Amino acid sequence: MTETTRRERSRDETHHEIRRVARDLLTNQGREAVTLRAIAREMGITAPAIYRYHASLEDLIQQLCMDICTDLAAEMATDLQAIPEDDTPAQVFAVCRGFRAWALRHPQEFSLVFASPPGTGAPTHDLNDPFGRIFLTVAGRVLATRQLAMPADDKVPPELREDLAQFRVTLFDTLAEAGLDLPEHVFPIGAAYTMLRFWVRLYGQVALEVFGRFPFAVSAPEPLFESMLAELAEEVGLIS
Amino acid sequence: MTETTRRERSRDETHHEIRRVARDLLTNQGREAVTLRAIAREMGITAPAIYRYHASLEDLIQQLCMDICTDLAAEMATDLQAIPEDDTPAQVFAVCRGFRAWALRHPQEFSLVFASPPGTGAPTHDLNDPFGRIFLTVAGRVLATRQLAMPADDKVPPELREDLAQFRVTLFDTLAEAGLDLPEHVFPIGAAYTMLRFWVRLYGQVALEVFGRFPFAVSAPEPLFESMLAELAEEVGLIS
DNA sequence: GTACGGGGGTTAACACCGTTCACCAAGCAG
DNA sequence: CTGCTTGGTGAACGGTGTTAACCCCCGTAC
Repeated sequence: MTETTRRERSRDETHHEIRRVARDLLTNQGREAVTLRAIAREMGITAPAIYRYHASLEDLIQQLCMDICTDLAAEMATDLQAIPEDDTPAQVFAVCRGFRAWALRHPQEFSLVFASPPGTGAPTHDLNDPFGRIFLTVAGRVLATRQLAMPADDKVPPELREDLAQFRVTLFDTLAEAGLDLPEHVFPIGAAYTMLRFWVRLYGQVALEVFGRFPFAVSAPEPLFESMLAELAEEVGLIS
Repeated sequence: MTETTRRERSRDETHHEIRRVARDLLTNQGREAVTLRAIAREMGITAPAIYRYHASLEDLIQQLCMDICTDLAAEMATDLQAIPEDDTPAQVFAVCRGFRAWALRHPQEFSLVFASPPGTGAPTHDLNDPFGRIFLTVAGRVLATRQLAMPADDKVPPELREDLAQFRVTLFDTLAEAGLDLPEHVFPIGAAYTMLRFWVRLYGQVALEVFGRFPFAVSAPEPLFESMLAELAEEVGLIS
């Protein structure tokens, strides 16, 4: 049913190539090098032609962010496939290590997608982006299969409960789409709070490493990360 | 002794104004608006004149980063003065809250100084920058006055010990300059490791809030921060 | 088969940008 | 006063995003 006239196919291909070239420029020469004219030059066309595909450079950058998220998610999904379905702790480790490895390999992309001030390029995180879904899916599997350490619901600051409850709904929806039906009791808001703390530490560790903002020169960043990860896993009860 | 000819005074003033104007542009219109021509326009001069003061735009941006660090440090130092010298836990809280409040008030500056990919503007952190010194000084005061929770030295991953030992030296030097002589025994490398973890969580929390990258919409970010801070304080033994 | 409309491309142009160069005027040293 | 340094100017080069006018060819309708 894919009604692809020659024209449509050509258009899709060009559209795709624009983003591919933009991506190359970003990874190899940094954010500043992502330029309509540079992209056009690389493609053998002229800059105004790109306006047939994107309303502006900023629009193109946003599309780029989504592509990046998609690729990151795909990469992590591949990593996950190598891991037994029922070994949920290993899946968590894989996702965390995969995220770090990706961020270190693609600092420009990481910076653009995960560390850009609001209003600059990257759109606000939906958690509907593919990357967020990977995280949520793995989290859901863990909750479904293991007893995690989490604070009692009444220990969670009351001002946060509403947001956390909403987060819970989002996660249930995401998991339902992924075909995973979770019994409600395994996911109290204390669990949502724990996931939040987990993300804060993972993100902080990765971002500081990518940006070189540790309080001293770290000559062995990988052991540091592994140490943090092990500690984190123990804290949330992943290692029994 | 200040041999200030008319010329020198004028030069200093211009130099200062350039950075002030650049700073205004950064805070009010974002990184992209910091432009030699825009600065010159605002000052009523022409763009090439700025080259008498800075070798390039990038050079100017780096100076800007240092100014930002200095101002941030000054702000936090002011906050600290309102707190009793011997109430070190309160000093830690003040610094953390001050850092968050500053970051939220100045997202562009935060992004530039604390979340820029290496090679882009911001110089690598020395911990000799004024901001780092504030943090270290407060940490030193805490170590001098309280018994912190920290892992035993032999629990610290061996690959990290050398870096942490180096960090320890840096901290001793910084404190000595600040007139604080610390007995060595209060600062094992386990303490350095704890400080590192502390910074990871504080940074992660603040950066995620500034960049809006929490996994869900947080309608009450302040309680979330306070909750994290309280937890952190308890973990490191600040709250006995 | 042919007319036509629209989509993908072009060129030219405008307003910015960083940076360099030649030049100039004023301040200071001798 | 002379001359050198210093801080400024204007013009220019190559780069940028973006718009406007134009053009041609593909796909469709008749």
